[in-house]
Amino acid sequence: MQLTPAMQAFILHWGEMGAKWGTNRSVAQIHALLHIAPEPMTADEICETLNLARSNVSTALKELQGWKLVKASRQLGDRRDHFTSIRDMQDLVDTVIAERREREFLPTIEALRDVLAEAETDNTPAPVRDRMRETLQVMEMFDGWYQEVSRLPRKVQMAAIKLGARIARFLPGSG
Amino acid sequence: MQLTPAMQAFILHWGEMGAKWGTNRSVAQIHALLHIAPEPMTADEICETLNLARSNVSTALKELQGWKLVKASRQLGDRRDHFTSIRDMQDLVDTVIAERREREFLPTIEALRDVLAEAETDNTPAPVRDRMRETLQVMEMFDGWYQEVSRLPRKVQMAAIKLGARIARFLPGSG
DNA sequence: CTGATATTTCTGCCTTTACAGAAATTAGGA
DNA sequence: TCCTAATTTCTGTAAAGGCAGAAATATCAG
Repeated sequence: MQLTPAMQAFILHWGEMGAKWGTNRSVAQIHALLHIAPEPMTADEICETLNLARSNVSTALKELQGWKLVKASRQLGDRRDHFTSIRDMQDLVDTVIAERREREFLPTIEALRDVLAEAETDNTPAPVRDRMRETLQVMEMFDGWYQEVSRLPRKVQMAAIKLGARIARFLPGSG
Repeated sequence: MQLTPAMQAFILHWGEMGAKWGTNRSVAQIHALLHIAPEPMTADEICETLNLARSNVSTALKELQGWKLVKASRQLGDRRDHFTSIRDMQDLVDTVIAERREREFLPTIEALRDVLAEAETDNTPAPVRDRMRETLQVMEMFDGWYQEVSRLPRKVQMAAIKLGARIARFLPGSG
């Protein structure tokens, strides 16, 4: 696959973003490439397009599949895997949020509950316990909100976003 | 400052979280400590509480101040800085979002606009251009929504969250 | 201005992470 | 079964990041 300068810039920038958000650069670059690629690509095509080692691409693709951002598919008469990224931007955002919640947010909430239980018995000062409890409560509040909003049909979500913005315009500022 | 086991667990976990989200471990640990500390702490107190090098603490505090998560204050008759974290959880969340938007999200949108402009002239395939444009549009949509919601008074935001959750409960699932 | 304390910047070591190439494994065709 | 292509796992090396201690700078009291 031939990369135009614009495509290169896109992939490079996406890679930097990824690095700032916890994934490594190659993973993010491969994701960027598949994100804009009109057709599924094989691992080898990705290799030569981005000048990455085959092994590296293999690992990255596995990670992307773990995040459910990329799927492998087969074509008749071809034994290679062909990889595609999620095509819909909304689905992409949803997936990232859902995955991060699952593997980072929920375990943190869980850990906080344990910490709080322990804090009852190890004479942690009361004000500290209170701060911890408040922290947990806010996280639980956000998670409850997320859980319910995520169940809504996509169209309702979009309508709510637009409505939210509209309401905001009519109210006095400062937030 | 004496750390109970619960406090240690809290700080350690917070540190790991931070590492997964792009800050380094020490920065996140210091933030966790200040987050639960009932009183402002000096750099030296932080040092010995967490067993970190003085220099390291200094750098981390500077970074935390850059993120506007921590403030330095002085006390009469004491020439040392005393550091406090944002005390309100909501403010904390707001600040993190606002800062990440400022230094990562907005620059990305900017870069995407440039990429799109370039894509017009360097014969990037039309489907690729379209994907890029869609990507930009979704990001702009979210940003617009954020900008307006963030202007709302805190109480209205909270009411909206609770309302959103309530509506969700009355609508059919899948989303 | 001098001395003492607080704080930041600089330097080098060490750990962690990323990656290319080699070896191993899996799957398909004859 | 054997051979070949595709893919993954293993291993050593290179690069990056984190951090302690040293040196430099700033701040204040006398």
